[in-house]
Amino acid sequence: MKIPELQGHVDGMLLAVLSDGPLHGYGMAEELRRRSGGEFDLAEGTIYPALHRLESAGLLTSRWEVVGGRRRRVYALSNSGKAAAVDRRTTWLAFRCAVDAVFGGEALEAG
Amino acid sequence: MKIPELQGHVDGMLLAVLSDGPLHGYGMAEELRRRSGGEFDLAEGTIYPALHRLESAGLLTSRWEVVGGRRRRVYALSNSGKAAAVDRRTTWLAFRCAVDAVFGGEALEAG
DNA sequence: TCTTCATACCTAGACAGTCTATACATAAGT
DNA sequence: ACTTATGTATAGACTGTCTAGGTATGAAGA
Repeated sequence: MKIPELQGHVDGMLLAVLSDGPLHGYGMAEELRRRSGGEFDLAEGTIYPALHRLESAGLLTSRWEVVGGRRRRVYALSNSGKAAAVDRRTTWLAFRCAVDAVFGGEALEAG
Repeated sequence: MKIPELQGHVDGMLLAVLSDGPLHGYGMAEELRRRSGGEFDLAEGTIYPALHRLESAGLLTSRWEVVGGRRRRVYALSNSGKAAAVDRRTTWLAFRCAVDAVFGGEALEAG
């Protein structure tokens, strides 16, 4: 999939991944790739700025970790991040519903 | 709904609307608003450039029409536009499926 | 008559977020 | 030594939506 249509959905998906527990950026990229069946293979230039944005917005907190001699920045949801994660899922559902309605009814169960 | 997440989906939705027959830009905006239950209220600065893009790409053809003293530009799908409309729907389905998978399984039937 | 609203199109520039390309660094395998 | 995988980061390009402004007609109401 070519990915400009990701616009506006990346943040929500990152929050969704972090809802299952703290993780570092590289790990989130892997998890996104895994969950989406390879569909979403985020560029580094996408994921790191997104995480910084989210942290600036107070939705994430981070701490440095060293594992096997390599350092990682591990992110976790703040309280407002948890709320945002729920909110983003709701937004996605509404968006999905609206787009489905535009594309028309019948053939959509095939998704 | 705030609409940056529309990015990349507008073209497909316009093609979807035109799959039901020729229509002019203003009418498409109305139809999009109607089908989406008011969710998608496209700015004119969004819809007209999008239509021009689509026509430049050879997916649409247009002709001027005068109705009640007002002129309209009526768009219709070209042959490649029809193919693109099908393709875009398929792309949307794949995208939807992938995002759903990222957001996690259970609660998604609620959409 | 004048104003306002709905219809109808258009565009320049702002803006936001993704992508490309590059850089740095460690560990493990060949 | 070299490559691959892990891991983070940023500048600048790019794309597409949004803001805000413009043009124009017709109908309704003050």
